[in-house]
Amino acid sequence: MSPPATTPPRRADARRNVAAILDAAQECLIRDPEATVAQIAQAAGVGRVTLYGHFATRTELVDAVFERVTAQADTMLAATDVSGDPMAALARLVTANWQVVHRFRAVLAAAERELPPARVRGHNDRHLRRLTALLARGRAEGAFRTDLPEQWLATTAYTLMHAAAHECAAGRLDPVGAGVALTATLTAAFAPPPPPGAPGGHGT
Amino acid sequence: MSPPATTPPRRADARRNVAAILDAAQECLIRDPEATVAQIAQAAGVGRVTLYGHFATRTELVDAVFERVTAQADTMLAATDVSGDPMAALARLVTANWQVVHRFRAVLAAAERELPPARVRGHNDRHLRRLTALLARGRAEGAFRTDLPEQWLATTAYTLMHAAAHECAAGRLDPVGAGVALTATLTAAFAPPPPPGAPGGHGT
DNA sequence: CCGATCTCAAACAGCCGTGTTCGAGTTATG
DNA sequence: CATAACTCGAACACGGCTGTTTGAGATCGG
Repeated sequence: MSPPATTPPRRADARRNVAAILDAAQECLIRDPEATVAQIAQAAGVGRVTLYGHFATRTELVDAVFERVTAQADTMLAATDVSGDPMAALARLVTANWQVVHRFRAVLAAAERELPPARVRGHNDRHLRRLTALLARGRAEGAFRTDLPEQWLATTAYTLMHAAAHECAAGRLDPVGAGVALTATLTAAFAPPPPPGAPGGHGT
Repeated sequence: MSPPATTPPRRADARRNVAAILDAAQECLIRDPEATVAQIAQAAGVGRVTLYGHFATRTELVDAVFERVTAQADTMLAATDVSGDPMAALARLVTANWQVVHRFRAVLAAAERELPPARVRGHNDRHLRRLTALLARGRAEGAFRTDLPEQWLATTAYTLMHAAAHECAAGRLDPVGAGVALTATLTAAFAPPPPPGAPGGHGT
């Protein structure tokens, strides 16, 4: 039989190595979703064979990292309060969610690339649902616009989070400014459009 | 020596094949940015060797397709009128630009993946500049918000165009609805935020 | 301190993609 | 129609990645 991949290793150093591998894999996949098993092993300070001793397959490793990351993400999001004024709740949720995207974007990209779609959906939908729930409530209360599909609003939010993360990674935006820009943009984009007879300049 | 890759082929059928290859490559790369040379050759109804006779390298082929696509994109965008009321001009530019993204997103992804970054920047910046120019003018005229970096507004616009294209490709949005949603969202997101003492319900 | 557990380098097999060579066959074109 | 231009399938070399085997050695843990 192969060494225990599902059963936790018996010896302390083995368990330590598994942890090191997961750490290294997460870090490597964040830098490059196509990172090689060899690269990950080296980053973990471990032989390639040892890695295969703990994770039979590259896919299995990615899956483990994905599991780990979603757990961390859940922790970061669980604390967010989505009650009260929808617009304020949106700002809170977006701020928290953006941090998650900022950190784990690349890992999710790797997961989406080589894990069965259903696997990713399951974990992802949970986060999405928190947003759509807030969206639905806010629309019912008249705090958010209802002239566009809910689906599109959710897409807008997530897309802009990814964009902010990307800009941040490229050094064109600092994390603080990104948070500000995100909430300002989404607040404006989600507010109900003023009726035709609004005050102010109207053009011709 | 190698067959004429830079010099156009002398014979009619050869020129026809080059065209077929470019067509097939464009189509294949749109479906999958990692499409194989073999797949492209087959789609073009041509032997792999023949393809290599006209394009010494996969990179060279991608470059040619990229060249072609940017030319088409330029044509589609050149006609857009960006004068007049900034908000209306934005709507026009976004609608036109979105069509481009909708069609060629995947090819650009392929190009970004395996062409020297400078190559892509050059052609891309031209389109970007049209938007930023409009942005600058609109901000100066008070039609667009100035409380966020211009860079961020541009990113927002392009990101949402890509998102709309993606939603469209996934069948969750029809092209018409996408255009509407895009302009509605960007119009709201780019408008100057109302000063603190605005009318309407304010909560608590 | 001894044995079970774990590590590891080297080397191998298999797959897949790129790019090249060869030799024979086809087709345009003057 | 004859020749230069072009096409094509098969086969090869090359490199990279995955996953496996082997056998010797290090290390934990009772």
